[in-house]
Amino acid sequence: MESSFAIIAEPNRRAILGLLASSERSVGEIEHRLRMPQTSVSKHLRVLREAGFVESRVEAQRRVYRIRPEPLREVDAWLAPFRRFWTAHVDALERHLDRMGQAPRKGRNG
Amino acid sequence: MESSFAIIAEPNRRAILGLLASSERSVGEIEHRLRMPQTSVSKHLRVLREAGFVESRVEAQRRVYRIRPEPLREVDAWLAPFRRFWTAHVDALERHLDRMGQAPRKGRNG
DNA sequence: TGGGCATATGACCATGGAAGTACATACGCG
DNA sequence: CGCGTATGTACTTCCATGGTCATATGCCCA
Repeated sequence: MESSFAIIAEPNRRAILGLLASSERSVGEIEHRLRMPQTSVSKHLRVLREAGFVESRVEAQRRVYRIRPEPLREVDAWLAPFRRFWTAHVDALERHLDRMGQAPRKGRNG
Repeated sequence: MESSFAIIAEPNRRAILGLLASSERSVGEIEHRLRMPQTSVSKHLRVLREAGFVESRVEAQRRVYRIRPEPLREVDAWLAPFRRFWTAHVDALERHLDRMGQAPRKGRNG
């Protein structure tokens, strides 16, 4: 488990991140919202923290977690080369796929 | 292993997808480029195929694989709520994080 | 039809990670 | 100062999965 991709492969972790996307939350809040055992939440938060996905703030006895964007940004960056497949015009995509059938290299109307 | 996220958690699979991003390739081509045993390539391709990431075309004895965008698009969609963290202006982000500090917790003002 | 290459599949092993349990620690309150 | 709540961590168990080896399948060509 090194890559950011492996981290977000876990559904519960994605759920936690999804929750934190809208606002920061305490562990108990996450536990309650996701109906997940607290130890499980803590464990996942630890993984997320160590991977840089979240950071925590201490507020009395509570730990309040919030998103740290970097690793997700990394994932986003990896997706970049693939976006051409679904962005732009649909017919351009079709033409692209069609071209892939013949040429080992991309290249569109010159 | 159901989710698209789990599929791309595997580094070799990401490598394969990365290769296919520029153009379609035969199994042997992937094997050679990534210096990965053929059986391994085939297995990963199978996983990718069953998950809808790629599709294959038969060309004589060769199987030529190409990208199918849907699952990656799904990943891209999941990232959407997080993009606000790194897109737009930095000060907008700061304002956002600042807002998060108010926390939409119930019972409190908010 | 048979040989040979390209690819797929199945078995086996080892690894890694997820979940549960139990315990340790920290903090606030009275 | 002691209790209760909130959180983190170590330990164990179990299962999924990747790598590899051996082999099967399918297609071309002579």
